[in-house]
Amino acid sequence: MHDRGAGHADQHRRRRRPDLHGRRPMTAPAGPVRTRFCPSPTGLVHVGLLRTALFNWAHARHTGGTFVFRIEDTDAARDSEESYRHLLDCLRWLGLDWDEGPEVGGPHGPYRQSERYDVYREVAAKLLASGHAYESFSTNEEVDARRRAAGQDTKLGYDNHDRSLTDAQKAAFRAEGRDPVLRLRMPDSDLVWDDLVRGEVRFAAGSVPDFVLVRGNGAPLYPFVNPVDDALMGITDVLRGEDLLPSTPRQLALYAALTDIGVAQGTPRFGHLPYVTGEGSKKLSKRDPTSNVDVYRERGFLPEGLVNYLALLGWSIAEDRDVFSTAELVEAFDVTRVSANPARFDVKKAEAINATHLRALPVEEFLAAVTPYLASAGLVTDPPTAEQAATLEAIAPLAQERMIVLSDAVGLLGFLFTEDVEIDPAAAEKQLGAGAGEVLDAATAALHALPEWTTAAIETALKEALVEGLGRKPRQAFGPVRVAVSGRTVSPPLYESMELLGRERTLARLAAGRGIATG
RNA sequence: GCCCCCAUCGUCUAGCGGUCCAGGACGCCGCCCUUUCAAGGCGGUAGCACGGGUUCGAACCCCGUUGGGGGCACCA
Repeated sequence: MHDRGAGHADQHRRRRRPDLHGRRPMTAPAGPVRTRFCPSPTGLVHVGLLRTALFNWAHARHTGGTFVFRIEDTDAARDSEESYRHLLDCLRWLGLDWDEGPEVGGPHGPYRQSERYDVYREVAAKLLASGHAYESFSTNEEVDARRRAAGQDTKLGYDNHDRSLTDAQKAAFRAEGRDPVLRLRMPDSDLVWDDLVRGEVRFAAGSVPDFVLVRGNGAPLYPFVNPVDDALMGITDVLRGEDLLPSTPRQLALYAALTDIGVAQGTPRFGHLPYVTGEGSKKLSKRDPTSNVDVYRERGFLPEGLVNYLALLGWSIAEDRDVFSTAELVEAFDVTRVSANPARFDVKKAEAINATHLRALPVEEFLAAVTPYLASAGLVTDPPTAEQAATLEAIAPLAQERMIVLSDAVGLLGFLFTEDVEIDPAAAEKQLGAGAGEVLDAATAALHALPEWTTAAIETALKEALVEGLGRKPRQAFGPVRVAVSGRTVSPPLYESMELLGRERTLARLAAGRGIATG
């Protein structure tokens, strides 16, 4: 269905610029697209992280490729099993299924880095043996001292001082009890790539020092294990956050070395996705309440609604359209059309998009989705009684178009499932002031002896009594009644609500409202 | 300090040299509909950061400035 093959040639039409000088050291792997999402299981799941997952997933699905999920749990101090579980749960909730990864398996496992140390050790040994990497004994203090002695800023970092140590020098350091780190020898050419979202990016030769692959204690580091795993897992397209852009030249160099020793088949394409920011233009931090996906999930965002909004952060489906299904996203997604500028997460717009999806839901699906919210608020039993189910079924279509998120149902429909409403003070202030008593009295009188308790009969009786009888505008006539009955200024349509509520409870509430009314 | 990225309404974006006195969406405002609110319909508000080039022609290409962001670890 999404049989576009891996046709990237056309995707580059707008980003590729002529590159006459720098040579392009990378050859993208041939064959179908393989993308990956590789978070560390630390702390909460952040909407920006999910946007990255979404784009990788959408790119794989659009091209008929493979989406790999890998867990980067090499930091035992910060990683947690709980966070790991949560990550899987979030992806599943959003419908981002993975073809290879945890709990699914695949030919390139294991998919948790904590289970792959032997692999890294072996690759590191090959890199050392082939001369692409070397042992380095300098301490940070020694590097800084040399920089200062040369009149340079210590921020420049390691100075490639240990590149050609003799065996005797190494032995001497070892004799001092030093454990060497393993560093990659950086090439002396410019490091250039054609970024899928930004076009050509270039780092000048010599601007990136030889970096550490493996610590003195033997622990492999992220800049090493990440490309190694990508290479071993056959990843062709790396879509990741803009924050990783400055580490790309190092990865390019690593890939060249890995390709040379037969570990990699080439260098993947890179696409650096713009930041998702919060208020102001600060980077969305995990502490920012708008960043936590759980908040949206608990409020009752629909997975499709959130996916739709997340996709809008840096991408657009068409000039005059921004509501679409996940299937439509997959059909249309094109990484090279992702915008390079940072996008602010706008809760209001996210809500508007979600509300549109909510309204578009078939009533049965809406009912199924909303019931758990009412149950956990204690308004209905789980499962609902026959009577509750009947009420729900009647009110669902009327409630649906008045809600933004599923949890809105608790406030909107609560009055139907309790004996006494709690009247919202602001609503009382607005509608139960001067003149409300007269309205409530007239409504009570009209409804008290109504022969038939139906929506139509209630409507006729109330209009007669309030609009014609009291000569009030509908606006003034029904406001107090609505607040007395539902407790709020916003509710499902009034007559239907009253019918569902029943005569007894309706009259009781009019009386209670009368007690509060000041005039 | 050095390196890199980014720059269209308040916000997210469309724009790929002429079809743009810049289109859509959210928000906001107004009107209509109406049984309050919402939804829906209609209308309005508001933007190419600045300066130089290139070109017959620039939101779009180039350079610079300014502004914003990020990175410079034996974290990920």
